[in-house]
Amino acid sequence: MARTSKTTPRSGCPVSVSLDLLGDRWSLLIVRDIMVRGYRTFREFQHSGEGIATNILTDRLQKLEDRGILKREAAAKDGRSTYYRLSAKGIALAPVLLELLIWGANFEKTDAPCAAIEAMEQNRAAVLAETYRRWEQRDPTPLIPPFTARAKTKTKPNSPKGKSRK
Amino acid sequence: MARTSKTTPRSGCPVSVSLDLLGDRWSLLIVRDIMVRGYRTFREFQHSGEGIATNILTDRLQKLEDRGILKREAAAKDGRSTYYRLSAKGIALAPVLLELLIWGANFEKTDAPCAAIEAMEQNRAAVLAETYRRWEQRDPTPLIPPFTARAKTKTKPNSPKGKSRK
DNA sequence: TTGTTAGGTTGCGAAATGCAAGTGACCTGC
DNA sequence: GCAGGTCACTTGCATTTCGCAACCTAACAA
Repeated sequence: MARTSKTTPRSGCPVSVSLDLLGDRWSLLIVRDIMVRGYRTFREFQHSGEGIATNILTDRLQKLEDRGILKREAAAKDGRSTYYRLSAKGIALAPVLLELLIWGANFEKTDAPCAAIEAMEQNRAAVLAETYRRWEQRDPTPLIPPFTARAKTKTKPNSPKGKSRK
Repeated sequence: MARTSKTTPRSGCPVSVSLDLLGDRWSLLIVRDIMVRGYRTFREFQHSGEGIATNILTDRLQKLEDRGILKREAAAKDGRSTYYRLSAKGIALAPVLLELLIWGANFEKTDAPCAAIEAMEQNRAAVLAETYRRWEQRDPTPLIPPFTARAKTKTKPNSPKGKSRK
């Protein structure tokens, strides 16, 4: 249903076009899960802590694939599993997500440790560089642990390696 | 209706929190209209070219105000008019909108002239500085003319003044 | 006074969403 | 080789939201 997106043309403004693709409460969260947390499977998205319904998840994964933001590939080991991976177009959303994260952390109550946010804000280029590196090398270790699990792995939440090539 | 937002708590991730506030197809477009085009009134948003319905527009303006992203002030001259203005929290969305604009222009077909986008991409800090200046000084001249009106004012769409204070 | 403009409300059908339950292909243990 | 679990969906259904048009009221304008 609604698989072939409505493609409401609206205007040709790039912001408007971007919001046609990503303007809902779930799409960018899925991109975040892949990009930042290293999630790859349906199950991981489903249990990522936000409580997305499975039919919505199916729909969003399909739409994101249709729009060229992510690709699916068969898992090597388990015939049931599908791995979702960002395309170049998908990883290019990293700056958008980073700014959204910084804004949310600065103006709303979140579980993000202030120090980590400030480190990111001071070092945007390094965070992005590390994100791209992880994507290129298919490094699945989480860039940032889920903020909800604040009791654990709080020792060293982030602090980008200072290889700033701004 | 639904004025007091549902406040689905979901997770404490800043991205998730941001999307709870802005994750729909209209909210950020209104912010864009104010920030970039210098729109201030209900009527201007209504006719901004995207075709938002008046009930949705009313709802989004109310929610954006409730969430502290914009403020309303009475127009001096016309007792009927209300001016909507961004708060500090609202203008802080400038980097998010800029990245969204750049992403959309790079990966989707839009009406944005490539040269202007490239200029912005090369000069993010200057674009943001100019945006903040306009906000502080209540300068209502459009930063960028609407991309739909490409036939007109195409002479000098942008090109940020090079006062880059990166 | 009559008409017009600005900023909304209201009603209603269509679409999207949330939730629970079910399905079938695939793996694992015995 | 079969019971049972896992994975990625599908389906049904109630609720919510959206889109569209019409209507409304206060503030101007003549």
